[in-house]
Amino acid sequence: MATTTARRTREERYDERRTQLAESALTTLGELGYARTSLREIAQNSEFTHGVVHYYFASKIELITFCVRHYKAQCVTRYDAIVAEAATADDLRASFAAKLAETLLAESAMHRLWYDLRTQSMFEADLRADVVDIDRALEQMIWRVLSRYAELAGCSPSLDSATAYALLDGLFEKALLAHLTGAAEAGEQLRQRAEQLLPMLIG
Amino acid sequence: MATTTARRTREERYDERRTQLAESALTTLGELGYARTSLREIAQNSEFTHGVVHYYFASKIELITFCVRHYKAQCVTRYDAIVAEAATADDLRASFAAKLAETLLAESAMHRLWYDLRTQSMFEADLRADVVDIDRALEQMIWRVLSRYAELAGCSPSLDSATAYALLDGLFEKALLAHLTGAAEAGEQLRQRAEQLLPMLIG
DNA sequence: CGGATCTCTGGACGACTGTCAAGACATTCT
DNA sequence: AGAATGTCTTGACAGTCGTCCAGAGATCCG
Repeated sequence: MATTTARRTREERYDERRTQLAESALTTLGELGYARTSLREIAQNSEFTHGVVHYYFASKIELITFCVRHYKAQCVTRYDAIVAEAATADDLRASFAAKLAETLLAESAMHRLWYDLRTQSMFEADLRADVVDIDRALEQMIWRVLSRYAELAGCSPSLDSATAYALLDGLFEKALLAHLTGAAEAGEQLRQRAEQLLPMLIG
Repeated sequence: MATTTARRTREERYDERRTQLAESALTTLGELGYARTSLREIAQNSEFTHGVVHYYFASKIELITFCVRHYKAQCVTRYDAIVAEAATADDLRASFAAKLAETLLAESAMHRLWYDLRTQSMFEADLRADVVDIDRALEQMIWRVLSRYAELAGCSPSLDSATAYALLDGLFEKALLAHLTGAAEAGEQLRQRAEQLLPMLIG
């Protein structure tokens, strides 16, 4: 039907605009952080004016939430190809550690935004549900890596998924801070430490 | 001399007021977080008016910096008594893990403020120097625990201090988020996980 | 075509921010 | 005592913020 097609196009354009705005907002958020990012700044770094934000999103918190969910989808599958392709335990360990270091350097703005949002959720209850949701997805992502790694090594993880994720996340956050402080060796150090840690998590 | 005495009293009162204001600010910061805390809010939660803040501190960032440094002094020696008193490795491990869980629950507001400031320093260069300074002090604090633990166990740490601190910090941050999300078991879980982790860090 | 609907603009609003300064009050010194 | 200095209050400032709205364009439909 013509009307259906037209309406679908409408809705599609509407959704497109939303994600377009969200991606624009994500880069701004990655640069300035959650607290210092204003809707006007987001609009200025996009091709729209500040008024249009409230046409596509009811409030700032809805925009942020949408952004965070959009960002989540990209993150969660980051290591799935590595898990699928690795032939040996050492292979998986090396490529995982390398990928970890790579994303640290290549997407540091997005990562610090994630840490920002997670920390803000400690103060702002509105953010908590989304943050916990993403955190759980990240934990499962790490768990897929670790359990496959243990499988390839012929044993099983020696820690639960929450603990394993917390340990690796601690390494990553520290490396990110070092990288942003200007430490050129942060990526390589993270790679080495991740390689060092992984064998300790199985047995 | 009278003048010396008087002036010393002046300076003392001046410093007293500064720390008084800083402690008042710290509780407000712990409740609202770095970004949402305004000078007027700080003043309102103290016995002063908002103008007096600029009498004792040149700017907001100077107040925050002073607060953070003041807070640091309390943190860094938290486990020193435990290190000094523990007779066996298992003793040290148990009391350290217990203390970790205790401070998680008792001072969660201060801890989330620390994570807030550390994350903000990823965006705001002004904070970076202080944050890195405190982070190093915390790392050394953990290192004192771990090296003594290894000594009592008759071996030595199997990781460098930065890595060991990053791992424990990862555990702690995750536990804090869980605790603030309402998980009643967060403290006990942290204790168990810390006890589980410590033996893996020596060998 | 003309009317209806969607999309977007630009300005306005009230609230809040850090900073500052003029003056009131208190304390100290000569 | 009075002068000088230290301490604090109050109000104002210029700016930014999220939100809202009247209306201009654009697009679609009959």
